[in-house]
Amino acid sequence: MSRDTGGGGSTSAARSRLLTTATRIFYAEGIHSVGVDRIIAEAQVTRATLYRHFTGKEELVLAYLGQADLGIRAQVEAARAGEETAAGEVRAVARSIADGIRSPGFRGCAFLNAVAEYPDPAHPVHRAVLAHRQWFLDTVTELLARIGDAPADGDGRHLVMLRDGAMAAGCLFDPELVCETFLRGVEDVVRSRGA
Amino acid sequence: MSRDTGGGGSTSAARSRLLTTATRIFYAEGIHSVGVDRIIAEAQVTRATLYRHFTGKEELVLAYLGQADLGIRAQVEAARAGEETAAGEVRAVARSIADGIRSPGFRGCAFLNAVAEYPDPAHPVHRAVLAHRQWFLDTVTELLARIGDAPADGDGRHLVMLRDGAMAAGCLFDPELVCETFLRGVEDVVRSRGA
DNA sequence: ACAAAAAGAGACCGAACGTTCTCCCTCACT
DNA sequence: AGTGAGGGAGAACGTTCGGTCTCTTTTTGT
Repeated sequence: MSRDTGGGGSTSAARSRLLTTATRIFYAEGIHSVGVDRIIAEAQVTRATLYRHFTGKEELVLAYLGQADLGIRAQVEAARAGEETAAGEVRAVARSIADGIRSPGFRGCAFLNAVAEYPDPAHPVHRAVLAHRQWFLDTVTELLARIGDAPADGDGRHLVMLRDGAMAAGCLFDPELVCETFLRGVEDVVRSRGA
Repeated sequence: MSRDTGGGGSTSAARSRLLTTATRIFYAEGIHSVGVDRIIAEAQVTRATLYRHFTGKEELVLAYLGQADLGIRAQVEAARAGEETAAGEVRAVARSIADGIRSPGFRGCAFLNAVAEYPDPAHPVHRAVLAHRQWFLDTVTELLARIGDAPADGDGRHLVMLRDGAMAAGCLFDPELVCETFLRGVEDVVRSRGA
């Protein structure tokens, strides 16, 4: 068990525990306010093991965001699967986002939270957030472009803006009301494109 | 100069410098990542002076948010003044928000940024953010209620959601496009109420 | 003029930070 | 059987953190 196939990404029980723990704690409590001691303690790993797999805390943060990125891409893909129309896919993605907001332990968007702690645009963490956001904007814009003939750029930005607002407010207001408002807004956008 | 009138809030040159500096740095760089040393150095104040005016860093953070709250209330009030209709007031507030997003040095919403660093709902900083947001939601909802006869709660939440999304994306995407999308969304809400 | 408050200067504290180090043990593959 | 990487355990590094302290100087109101 826990053998590296020699390919690209390394895998091991300790590294996996480290990443899972870091993901949980960083998402729930923020990044700057938790030290590596907390993470290695809860991951039941020694300090040396951390620095054997990551060059430092920053790389651990980047791995956390990388994992979050993979998770969201999978979530979007899963939501789109099974839908037959582009409008159906957009609605399914929106429902999936709403489900996340309603989930216990929801603490907002991991990327928006992270970028609030890394305002420097040149910082790798900040850039990772921008990259993820660009992917999401492109994805929903392409999806919307398949509904009707109107240019989709504005509607894509509109949808992302609603999502950002919903993710930000989802852990500050009543999640149920936030989801209702969000889904209604998405429906308006989809209908305005003739679906 | 710099004399306390004996009323409620104390005023002094050093305290004012401290608060101005803290506001600037906390907003631009975050809270947990800047130490009191940075603040006292740039405020040209000694350590003892900080702790003479504030019980600790946390109180300084709360004072920072209090100042930001006052600033936004004044901004909203200024935008509303001179408008003759409720719809005009909503549009003016939205334009004022867009102006902020377009301003150089815009780093998003001070409250959303702060709450990302204080996820604990029981923490005073977190609660200060919730209080500010509740005020803003109430304000725009009351304003929207004066346009048309339909219930305004949903539209108020919709408008706040757009604002949150715009503030979050305003320093991550092209501010001009963000403002355009935001103002269009606000216009849709206002028009849907018959204005 | 005088007393009180505010501010400056800087030493100092214990704790936590991220990081590096050595030593030894346990596996898995050759 | 042996070799080398992965991991556990823990000491130690220098730095920074938030916060407290004493002492002196400046300012301010009476």
